[in-house]
Amino acid sequence: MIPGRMSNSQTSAQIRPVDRAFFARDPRRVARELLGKVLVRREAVRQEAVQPGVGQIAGKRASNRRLTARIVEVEAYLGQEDPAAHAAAGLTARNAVLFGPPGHAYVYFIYGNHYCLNVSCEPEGQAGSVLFRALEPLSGLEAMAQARSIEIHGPGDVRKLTSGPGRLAEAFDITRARDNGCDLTSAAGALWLGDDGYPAGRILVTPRVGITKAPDWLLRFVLADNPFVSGKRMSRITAAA
DNA sequence: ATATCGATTATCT
DNA sequence: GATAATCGATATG
Repeated sequence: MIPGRMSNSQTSAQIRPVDRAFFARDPRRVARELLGKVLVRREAVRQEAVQPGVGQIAGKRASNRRLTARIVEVEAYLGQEDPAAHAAAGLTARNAVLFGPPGHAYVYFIYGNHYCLNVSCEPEGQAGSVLFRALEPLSGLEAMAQARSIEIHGPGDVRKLTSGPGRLAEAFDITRARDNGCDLTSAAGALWLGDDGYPAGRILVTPRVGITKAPDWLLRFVLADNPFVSGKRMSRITAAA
């Protein structure tokens, strides 16, 4: 069971894929305009093994197969002229997707523990990208919780699903083997980016998180006042008694 | 409430 | 051999 969450987003019925031209631009522009858009996992990979007790009805494993979440925090990486970018040293086997056509998933593994998701930007040959740092879950929260191996006991716990680049990748079952190089502009794909008409509202710009090179460049973009932005919260969400 | 630290591996020097 | 676009657990005020 997942209790009601503090949300300022509505789930719209219609989500249309973002087209490739959107990504064929400067990553700073793409990052800004991706705020408020939606990340979609077409079908949750894991399936609930519901074992109903005697006389009980099987659980709701068939519903909520599609995962959706609103993009609330991103960072821009500028390609070879950005010391903090994976593309800084040029083309390698690991970062090849960054140099390919725009709108494709670049997934990398970090700290021996976590995957992180980017989308390639700029025309082919230029290696700009946008890193996804936090999402606001909209649908499929049960499957996300299962993928994250956590239980949701209150609104504050919902934040732990997708608030952070490693967390959101785990919630969406994103791995390098499965998703690196995938086209994110097609709703027929396993993972894609969509627009449901949500107005982004006020945007804050800050330095990027967790890097040692070019630490003061202002390339992190967040939705102001959105509780799902990563990092520590000054005031906790007051759960209803 | 903030601070520190260990986990664990692909990638690069 | 060192480091990394992180997270969660533990310790402490």
